[in-house]
Amino acid sequence: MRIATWNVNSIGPRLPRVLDWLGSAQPDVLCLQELKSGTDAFPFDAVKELGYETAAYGIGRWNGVAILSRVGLEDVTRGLTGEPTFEDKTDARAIGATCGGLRLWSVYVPNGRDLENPHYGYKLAWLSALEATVREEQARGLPFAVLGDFNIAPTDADVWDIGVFAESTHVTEPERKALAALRDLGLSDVFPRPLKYDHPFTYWDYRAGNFPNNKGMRIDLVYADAVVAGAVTDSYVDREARKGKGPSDHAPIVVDLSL
DNA sequence: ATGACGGAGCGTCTCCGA
Repeated sequence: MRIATWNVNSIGPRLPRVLDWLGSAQPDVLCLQELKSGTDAFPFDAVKELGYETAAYGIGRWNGVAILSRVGLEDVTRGLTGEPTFEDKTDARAIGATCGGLRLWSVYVPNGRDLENPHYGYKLAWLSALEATVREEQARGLPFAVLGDFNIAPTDADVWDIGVFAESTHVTEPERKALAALRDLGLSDVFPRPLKYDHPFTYWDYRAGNFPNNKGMRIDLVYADAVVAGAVTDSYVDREARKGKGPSDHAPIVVDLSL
């Protein structure tokens, strides 16, 4: 079984690439983030032609998540338990479903913007709700994993130059402690292979030639329980999908499982 | 070439992303 996650930075302009990638990578399940579309605007028919059912959750211009599956898609849950709002609005940042006997979540953790911004507090509150949701979800007794854009670099090695990130979000102790809380629940970080260079970055800013210069970050993560993590036969960041004209600024992560 | 921001929306600019 092959599962994958990809922040596509808007499903509209990225649809041709997503369809091509589904055809070449052949994932059984693909978790998407940053749809930037409403639920109803998701291109359900186009992916169905490739054999995928879709559970989408979008509110329009910002955020939005989905799960595509060709191995079944049941018991869909939208949003977290006790999910906080930002400026009294609920974002579409988390969706869970049962696919091929696995309980999988696609998440898009809030950015945080900067340390003085209310969005940073929202990010930490959102991560607490994620922890509570994981705790509840584990009671289902199914093999479990959370995949997505966590907007956190777990270690200093997960950014190209930690000196650039002084006083920045994504690398702070409270954010990293939120990841540690997930590990305390029995989840582990499925560390992917890079296809080039020595570190598996998953995001490179569009600006300043960051991708060709490999100034990247590892902020897209797969957090899996012991059953799923123990079944991993391979995992890699598909940086080929970051190349060329009109890419997302994130690359997909592929995880192969022998369950 | 991997190649030097891009997406969305009441929109020729601003917000957002990380």
